[in-house]
Amino acid sequence: MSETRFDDATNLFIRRWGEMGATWGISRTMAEVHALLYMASEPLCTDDVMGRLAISRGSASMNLRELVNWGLIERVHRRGDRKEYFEAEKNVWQMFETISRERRRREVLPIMETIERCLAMIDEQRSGLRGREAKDAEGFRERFTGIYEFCELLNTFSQTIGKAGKRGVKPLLKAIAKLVS
Amino acid sequence: MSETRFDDATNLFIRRWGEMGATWGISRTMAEVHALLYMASEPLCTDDVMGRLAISRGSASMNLRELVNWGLIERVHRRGDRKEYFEAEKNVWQMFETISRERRRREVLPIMETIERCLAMIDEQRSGLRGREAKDAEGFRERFTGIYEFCELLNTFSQTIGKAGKRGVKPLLKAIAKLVS
DNA sequence: TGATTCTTTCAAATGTTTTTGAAAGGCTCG
DNA sequence: CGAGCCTTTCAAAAACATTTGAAAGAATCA
Repeated sequence: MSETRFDDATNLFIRRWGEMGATWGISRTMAEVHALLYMASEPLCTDDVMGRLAISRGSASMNLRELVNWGLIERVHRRGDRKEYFEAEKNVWQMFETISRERRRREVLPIMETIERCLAMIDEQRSGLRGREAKDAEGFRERFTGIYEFCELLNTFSQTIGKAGKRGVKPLLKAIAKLVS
Repeated sequence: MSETRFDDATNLFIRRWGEMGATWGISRTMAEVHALLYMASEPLCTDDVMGRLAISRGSASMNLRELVNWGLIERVHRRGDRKEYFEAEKNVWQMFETISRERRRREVLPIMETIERCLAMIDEQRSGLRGREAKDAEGFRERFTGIYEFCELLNTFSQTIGKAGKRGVKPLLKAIAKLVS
């Protein structure tokens, strides 16, 4: 099956990346397609993907499209060739920026919007309360704002780390270590 | 069904947290149980959870156990009561620390271990190569180490942010902003 | 235009995960 | 110890997600 140690290594990585994807809410196949393209030294076409991962044309097509939607791979056209090829983003920091921007849009912002509504509901009732009930209201507010503030931190992180890139990481780690110590 | 705006808000949040969990590789029900306990102002027993979320005894039991395994909730005993109660960690920063430690152990470390093996495979073959093949080998190394370094960053982050806690967040954000600008 | 090549779609099939509920297993108290 | 209460387990069922492949749809070429 595999001819070189390069292929062995790539296959091993593809399998592991697929398993991980599954625990991160990404289908195993989609993660495998991504790993394959990330490791490929040149763009691959649908048939390459089908052959290498032993999946159907439909599955290859859908997973490739989804990866394009996420912005993790791009379509590439070659002169004198009707086929479409696909190429993965190879810069891990850029990749992280892309993923976290998408997740922010799809997952973090909806949570924040929900919490804003929850806080409004609580405040609606809060003014009339005294004693124990007022205390409860305060507890609710605290727990909601706890999540909210955490979401804000995630936002700031993802916006900045991607931009900082690999160059900025080491000084960043130093800064963090300093704050923690 | 719900009697107060507090309940309305909590239900809204539970639903949303459940949906999010699903996209993060956590079953919707488990995320809902977690949200319920996070918002509850006092520990709840299995029957409370079953009733509030309309799930079976078996499902409640398994999801509660899994949350205990993750370290996100704890068993609580009350004098003069045979029932077991459950209480969620309410400190969001502590929660983050717990989740990221677990995910590091279960997901990041295995990936790093795999990549170490992949790099070893490449090096095994690399010394005998010249020209184009040597260049390819270098490309493989770069792509593997790109992921590896990113994993290292994740490790450092999760280890430190949880410890820094809410107090450390604002200065941390400032430090990041400075590096990026 | 018509033939050819490649891509997308989608309903049915398959595979996977989650839930259920009844039975078995443990504690605790009197 | 035995009865009562509570928790856990697990096989079967249901719900959910993914894959397939054939057919329809585009794009390109001569």
